[in-house]
Amino acid sequence: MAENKTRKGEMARPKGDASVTAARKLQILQAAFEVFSSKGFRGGSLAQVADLVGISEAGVLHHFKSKSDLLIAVLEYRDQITQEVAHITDDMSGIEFVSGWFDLVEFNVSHPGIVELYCIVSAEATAEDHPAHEFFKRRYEYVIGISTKLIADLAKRGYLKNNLEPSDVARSLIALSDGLQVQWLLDRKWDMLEEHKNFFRATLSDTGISAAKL
Amino acid sequence: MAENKTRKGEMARPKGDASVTAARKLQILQAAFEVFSSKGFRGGSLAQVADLVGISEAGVLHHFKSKSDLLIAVLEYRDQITQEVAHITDDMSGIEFVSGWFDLVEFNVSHPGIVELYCIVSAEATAEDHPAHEFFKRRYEYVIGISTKLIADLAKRGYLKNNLEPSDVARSLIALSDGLQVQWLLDRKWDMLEEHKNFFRATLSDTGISAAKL
DNA sequence: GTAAATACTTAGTGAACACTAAGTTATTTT
DNA sequence: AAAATAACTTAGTGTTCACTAAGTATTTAC
Repeated sequence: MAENKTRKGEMARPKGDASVTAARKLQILQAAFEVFSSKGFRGGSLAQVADLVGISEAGVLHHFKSKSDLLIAVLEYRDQITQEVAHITDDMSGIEFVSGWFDLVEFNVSHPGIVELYCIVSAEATAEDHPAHEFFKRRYEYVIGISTKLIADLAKRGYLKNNLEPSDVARSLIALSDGLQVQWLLDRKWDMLEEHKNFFRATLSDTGISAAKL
Repeated sequence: MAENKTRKGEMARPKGDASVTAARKLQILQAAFEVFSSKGFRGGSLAQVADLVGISEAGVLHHFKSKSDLLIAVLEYRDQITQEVAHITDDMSGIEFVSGWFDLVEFNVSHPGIVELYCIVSAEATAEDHPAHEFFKRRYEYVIGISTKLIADLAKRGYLKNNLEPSDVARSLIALSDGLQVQWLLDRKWDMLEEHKNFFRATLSDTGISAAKL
């Protein structure tokens, strides 16, 4: 299988050729993404990852020193992709946040792997001894924090309906989004974006809705 | 198979009787509940279940013929418990549904294992080759169906805000509930019941809210 | 009393698992 | 040219896994 590669100078790599190393690491990251998103961390194996890349298990472990390390790297890689799609930052406006959120939902609908990874691993990670437990605790804290801030901006402009608490709205938005994703993975014959829009229609005042072109 | 043994009141029995068998099966079910709710199906093992019961692995397999069978039995057992707490049926009123939902949330808050099991296993089961995949597809279909019907009853009485579609409200309610549970498993220092009430406050008209004593 | 059944047990099987040790090859650094 | 190093490899470790086969003790049906 890997015979032809060992013959000629494809296999061993120069010391310090960072770009080649980075490319291989990316390959492994993408393979691990596929494995963990369909089987979860506990259900996926290094052998499956290695097979997808076309190298040995030990080859994978040369680049990531344990399965747990690989998981964390995959999660960070996923966050990086998401950040590039909906570049949500705490200095944007509430209205920009809403439209960024819609961009994210649309991206997710066309990239189910992104949804699967998060869905499966975040659920596994509710167990305290899971290697991604702390990652997800921090992540939820961060996401709720930034969302609260941006929803508070909507409130300040009078766009929030009847004195809703921004932190409650943030928590609900994230919960709704996560929950819709599980349902969508089991049955994709409905419009996830529309359901998200309904949330904002129920939450934003008329002026807020027109500002968000909802 | 059961042709000539269904004779009269009793057939051949072990030491003890039918109630002893049922009790042991229940013991196994409860042990499996603990294991699967903390580790998931893929992460949990029959050895862990057997240890909790205090018998051998083969002893467990005498009562449930495979690990997958045991999982399904545990999920059905969980549903049975839930059904006893919030006896939601399709002939109750929309208002009774709302209060039944709150009962369920309160029960869940005091029984985290119930929440964990669903949270972990439903996420795993989004994979098509998971033994509970069909179980959860059917389950979501059923739950959305019955919720839609009861929310339609609220709509008929004029309790739903601005022409919201009952099926959308049902889907959102279930998604919100599932998503809040994940967050709650990672951080339990906030009021899950209150967040659910906020949902109905945003969804029901004033008359609906007063009818539901919200 | 005997046959049948239950409720287990011990002892395995083969596969998969994460991870390690040691070696090979190609390249870069000095 | 030598040493160091990157990027792998094969081979193996000890463990755990779901599940099976065969046996034992006990109870009930007849």
